[in-house]
Amino acid sequence: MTTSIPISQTQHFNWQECLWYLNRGFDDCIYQVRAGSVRRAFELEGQQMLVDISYADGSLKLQWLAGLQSTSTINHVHQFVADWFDLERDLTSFYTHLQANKSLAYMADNFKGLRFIGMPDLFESLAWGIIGQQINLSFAYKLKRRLVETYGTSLRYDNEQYWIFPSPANLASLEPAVLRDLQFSQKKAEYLITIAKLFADNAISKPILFALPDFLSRQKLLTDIRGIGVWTANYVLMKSLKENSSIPYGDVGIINALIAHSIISDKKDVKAIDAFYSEFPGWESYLTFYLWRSLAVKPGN
DNA sequence: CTCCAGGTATTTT
DNA sequence: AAAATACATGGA
Repeated sequence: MTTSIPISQTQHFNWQECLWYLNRGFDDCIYQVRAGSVRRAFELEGQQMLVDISYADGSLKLQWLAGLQSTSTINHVHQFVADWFDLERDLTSFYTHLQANKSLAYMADNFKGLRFIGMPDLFESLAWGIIGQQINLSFAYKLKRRLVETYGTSLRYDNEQYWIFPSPANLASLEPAVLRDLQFSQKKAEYLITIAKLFADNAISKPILFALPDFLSRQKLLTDIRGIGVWTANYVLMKSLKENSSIPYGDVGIINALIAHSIISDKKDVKAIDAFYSEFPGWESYLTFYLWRSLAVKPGN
């Protein structure tokens, strides 16, 4: 079976750019990029399913390779994919802002049509934020894969294995020692298990965060949790809750990108960073994402 | 061997 | 309030 998700503003949508970002040189175990499509497994209503996502004629095409579909699971996956690839956005204003900055104008051409790649699953997003703190990304992706392949579930299709991120309940009962064995630091092991318990107890969820009145109250709920500082909170708010103006302060990738573009010269110059971001009101998250994109080297770029 | 990684909590000035 | 330090370990 195939279902279809129409894309608004197709003049600012480039599927190959999105796929390239997904496959930019890191090994994310939670999806599989192929020629022209990406495959991802889901577990919904106790049922595993596998979906192949490709692009044609102004729409994303979802081919349901495994698992029975119901109206509710189709709706859930459609919403997930729309969030994942930020399909509702109109980027016209963002590109106008980029073009106004001499150092960044090239991005409006080179990265044209690249949508903000989100992380719709809040638990996965928080776990990934914790894992990624203060270690290089290659190692972070290895830790994620070990976690997923040890405590997640998977399905097999066409001789390939597709992994599903472990549920909070599966991690909530763990002892830190077993994550230490996967080479998590003691602190990260404790943070992750604590957060899994919060999810399992429904003390945190997307609806709970969305019910709060503003960005700062959502940020505070997150940073009150041990192991979540401003960087992780803002990262999650932009990757999972689609906050438009969230800046992961302290992010070494942002700092390196700004230095590489000669926008700042001192990594501690927070004022210069804020002044720079103030040129992009409402687009701070997108700008951050494009700065990260600029750090990845594309052959021929 | 040294320094740095998509930081955070804790301790010390 | 601001600055220094421990945490942990792979990669360059």
